[in-house]
Amino acid sequence: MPDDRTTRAVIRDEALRLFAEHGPEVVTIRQIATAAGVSPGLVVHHFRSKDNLRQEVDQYVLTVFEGLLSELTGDGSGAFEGTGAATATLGEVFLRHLPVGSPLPGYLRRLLLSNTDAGRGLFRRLYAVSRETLDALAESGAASRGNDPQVRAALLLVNDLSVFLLRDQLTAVLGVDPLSAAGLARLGPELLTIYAAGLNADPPEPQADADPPAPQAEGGQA
Amino acid sequence: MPDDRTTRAVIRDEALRLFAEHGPEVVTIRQIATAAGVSPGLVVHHFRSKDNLRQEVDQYVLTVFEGLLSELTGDGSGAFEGTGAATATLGEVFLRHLPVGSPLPGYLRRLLLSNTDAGRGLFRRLYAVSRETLDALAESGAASRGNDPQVRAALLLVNDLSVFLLRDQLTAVLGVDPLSAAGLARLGPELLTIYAAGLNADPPEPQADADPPAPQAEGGQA
DNA sequence: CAGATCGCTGAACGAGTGTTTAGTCTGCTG
DNA sequence: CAGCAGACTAAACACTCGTTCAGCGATCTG
Repeated sequence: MPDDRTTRAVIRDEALRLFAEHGPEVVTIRQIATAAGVSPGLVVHHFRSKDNLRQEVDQYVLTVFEGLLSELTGDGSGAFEGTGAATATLGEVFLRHLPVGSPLPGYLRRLLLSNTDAGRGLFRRLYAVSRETLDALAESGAASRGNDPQVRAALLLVNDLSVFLLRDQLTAVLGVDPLSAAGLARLGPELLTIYAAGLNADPPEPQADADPPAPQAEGGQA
Repeated sequence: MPDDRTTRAVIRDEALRLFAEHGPEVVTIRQIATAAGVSPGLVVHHFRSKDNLRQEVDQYVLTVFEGLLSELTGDGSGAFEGTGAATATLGEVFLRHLPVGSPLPGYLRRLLLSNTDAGRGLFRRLYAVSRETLDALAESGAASRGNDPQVRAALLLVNDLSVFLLRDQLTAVLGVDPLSAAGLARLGPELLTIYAAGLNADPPEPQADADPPAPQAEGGQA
């Protein structure tokens, strides 16, 4: 049994993959049909139009992503667990729950940057999560809300998202995918160091230029 | 004197504006021609093809941007001047040297995310600047290189770029354009606070420099 | 078993694409 | 003045796009 998905689901998945990789405007119905091994007419038969297919894939991706997101807000464990703050956690969620070559991060990237209602809604949702997370951190004493909590939450969010928007470029210059296990292991500690004590804190270990060193660094000062 | 640019320059500028706003794949030669007030044939007459026009606009934007960038590396004044670290400075450069509605930030955004050689080259260039800036900060004692200077420079860079990639979304949730004077005045101090002492530092007394923090308000709009 | 339904294909249609071509107008130069 | 080069337009080209449509074959259903 090679594939137990319905043909409709196969088309949806291939559209998702191609949309994530090249952008919905560039991908044609014929490309989707070829990738799914069906005729172009069948794509329109199952989904009424290309635009409707796109909206359906949007909704599907948002539903899946909401499921992943529930882990962030669901469990009562501290948001600082593991490596980073709320920032690194998004990458961790992806790494833990998605297969390695999943097109979902790429699709969410397009969505966030797409100037559509779906993209704006997604960002608002993430911003709300970021604000809640910052509040929780402040409640537990793990972090301060800062002078301008709205701005602080936004900065923490976009810093997290940037790793994810510029994934390919970071992979090129660092030599490691920031959304892989190795990438998170390398980026997480450095980010935690900055969040813990700012840029002025002394590195605990002798500094070498390119090395994946020990995580912990402490020593708060102004 | 209505316009002293050559028709060729007008076409280039309109293409730049439309490419920045909608993306080069979506924009048609006829749209560019209409915006420039000429016939579609003339666009091809001046630039050999649409792809060649796109490359020429790429090159033009990169040249202009390199001019802006030279201010960052050119003057010997501390990179920490004004509000933020190397991160906020990119936004300041845009604000200082570009007219308010300039399409250049939008075009650079597309370029950075475009999966082209030009985009990858641009990111490598910015990464090199970020590394140099971090080195300079470390030399002057204003910041530490951290345990992994490559990663630290990359994180500072992408954090700066994120404000810029997610400009519209941030404007939506914060109610202020982060690349405007008001936006920089609001984001800069918060970012500086984090970079100075991390997330745990107590909020200092209201800044004498930039005025309005928004302490506890919910759902900020203006 | 007749008939309706559904998944599915192949071919076609109209619209829009980038590009080409023929030709007009204007200004410069021998 | 003749002619020529360049800016510029209108029309057409070949092509691809999203979408429509008639029909085929299998699977239910009464």
